Amino acid sequence: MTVTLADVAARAQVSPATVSRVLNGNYPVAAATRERVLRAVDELDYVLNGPASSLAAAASDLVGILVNDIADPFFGIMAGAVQSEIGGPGGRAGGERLAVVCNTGGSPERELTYLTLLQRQRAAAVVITGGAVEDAEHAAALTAKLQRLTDAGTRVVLCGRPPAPETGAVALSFDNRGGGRALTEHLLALGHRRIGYIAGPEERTTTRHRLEGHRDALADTGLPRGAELTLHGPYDRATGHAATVELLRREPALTAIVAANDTVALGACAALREAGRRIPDDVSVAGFDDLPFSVDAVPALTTVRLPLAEAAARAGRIAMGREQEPPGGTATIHGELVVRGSTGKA
Amino acid sequence: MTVTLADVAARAQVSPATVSRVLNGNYPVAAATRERVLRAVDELDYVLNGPASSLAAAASDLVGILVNDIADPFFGIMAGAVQSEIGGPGGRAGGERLAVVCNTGGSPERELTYLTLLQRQRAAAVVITGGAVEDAEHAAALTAKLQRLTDAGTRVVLCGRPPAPETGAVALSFDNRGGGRALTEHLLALGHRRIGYIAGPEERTTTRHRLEGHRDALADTGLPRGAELTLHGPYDRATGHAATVELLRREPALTAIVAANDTVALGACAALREAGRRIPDDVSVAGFDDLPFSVDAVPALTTVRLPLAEAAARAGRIAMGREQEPPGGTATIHGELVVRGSTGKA
DNA sequence: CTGTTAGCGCATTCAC
DNA sequence: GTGAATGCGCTAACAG
Repeated sequence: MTVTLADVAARAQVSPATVSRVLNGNYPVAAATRERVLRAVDELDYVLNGPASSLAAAASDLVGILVNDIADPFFGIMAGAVQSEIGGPGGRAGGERLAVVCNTGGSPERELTYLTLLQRQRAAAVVITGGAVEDAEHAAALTAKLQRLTDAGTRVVLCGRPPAPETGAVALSFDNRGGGRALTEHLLALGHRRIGYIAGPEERTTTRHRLEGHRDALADTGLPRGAELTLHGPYDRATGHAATVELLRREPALTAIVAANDTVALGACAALREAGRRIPDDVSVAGFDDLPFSVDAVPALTTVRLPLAEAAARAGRIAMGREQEPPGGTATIHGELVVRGSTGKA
Repeated sequence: MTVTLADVAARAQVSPATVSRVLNGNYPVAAATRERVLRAVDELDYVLNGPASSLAAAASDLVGILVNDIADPFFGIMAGAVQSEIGGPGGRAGGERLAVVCNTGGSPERELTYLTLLQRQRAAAVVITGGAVEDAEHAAALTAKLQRLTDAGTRVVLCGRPPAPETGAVALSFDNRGGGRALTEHLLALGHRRIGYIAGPEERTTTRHRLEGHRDALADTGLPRGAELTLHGPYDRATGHAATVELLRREPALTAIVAANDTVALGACAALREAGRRIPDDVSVAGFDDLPFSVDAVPALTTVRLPLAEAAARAGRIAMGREQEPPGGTATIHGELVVRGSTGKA
């Protein structure tokens, strides 16, 4: 029914092995022979059977990219950057790798499921983006899974999450703590003393680190840590909106709000406008990540720029073995405070 | 080295065939035996070999999702929705399918490459999102490729692009033309007569249809089609910004701008503000898609809401065979005009 | 540089 | 309900 490598071999009057060698290009073949084979491939419209190839070679060209939420530009940008480094030539068969993005939805279970699926496919590499869930049980399961993946020869790179010691996984982590600190220091320097904080979902590394940076800055100034002015929620505008309403209720004299990320900050801005508060005259707002739309917000958002695309591209290159791992298998990537119109004097 | 099905069989004291049957669940097995096998799987930490399984079964659990730009929320939302319908149980082995998102970057070549890669993997289904490039040569190649995929038993669903006749692919297309028309009619009704149009990239179905809708509306009113007030560019804010500057140069008396999508509209708004034009008092602005951030723009964007998530979810279900195909294999999905603060009287 | 041989790990006939 | 045998399509040693 379907055309196989043997059919191509017959048509080109060579052995199957030769066809395989031509296709994989990892072996010397006479130019004339190669020509003949390629012509036969073309004429028969032959497409290599991936599963068979992977089975025989005990390796595949699949590269997995795990993201928490594919609809969030934060992850979209990283996924695109990783993929652009991977899609090119360099694979075993035909010089093409299949870079696949898997959407975990932030669920630890789905994260593990996808890793199993990738393990099952004998993926060449896996890049895991975004923060991790801080649950002891899940952490243990994840560690074990990563261990097994690296043992099986799959290269694992974490991008935007803390290192996973003892697993053989490379980690490029963001300095969320430093960024959070810089943001709050900026607000403190502007004279703000009553600062609301809208944190990300609980039990996640990213959330915790950004929040810790915020509290570190407050502590340095001798201010109370302001736990009562901290709310948690998903990284979406609805969270920013609802949390802002609640913060204003708890502390009407609020002069600044720091949001978990830019999307949340946008929701906060909307709620403030609805409440009749001017930004930044009445209340300053700051985000995190510097997503593309942030510069177009009105007023433009003060935020911490994370080099998402650059970091992800690097993760992709490391996953492909085209760039050396950082010393110790770990590197920290720093953000940059970007001051715009949404923050002003208290 | 790695644990195989035979190892599991030995440990459970059954034949490899029985283990296979337990794992695939497509065959009656005594409860006690199943228990024993599952325990052995657990104890040995066995993971099915995907390539071997796919080779033997001549089918795989891979489902591909093609997107033009994964960093664009338009595609992120659709990809997430498709994936949520696919990730669940229902696959052959272990009840899990691997839904993979492939980023074509809008390049026809990469689109074909990814399709070949998925064909090579014997993908169970493929969902292609977003508009198509309107190039005769590419169209022919694509048609042939889709034909071959469907012939090989891969279900192909197009979501957000026109039908591909004779290929066996199901199409859920957006009524971009109707949406574009509604938007411009809205502006005309507000009294606007000098309307700039910032279109998407040239040679794409989505771009053309939205633009045609715009021109249809103009023609109905007896206005010139305003080709000289139409500019093209990628779906990003930079395009919106640059095009607006140029439009204002060509026609300072402009009172409205229609953008290819919301992201472009945001860039247009930024340029207008920089030029000292108030929105909508001096110039009205409209977008397309109703992406999540559009409601938070200042002023909030008038746009055409496309039910991206719903449509993509439906495409996913059809790809999985969990929902019947629309009659004739084709359905048109209509957008909805959403009037907000960014448009007003001329 | 090319052909021959022997599996890769599993699903699926058939028997029992 | 279960076991034994066969082959999926390809790659990777070996020879030559």
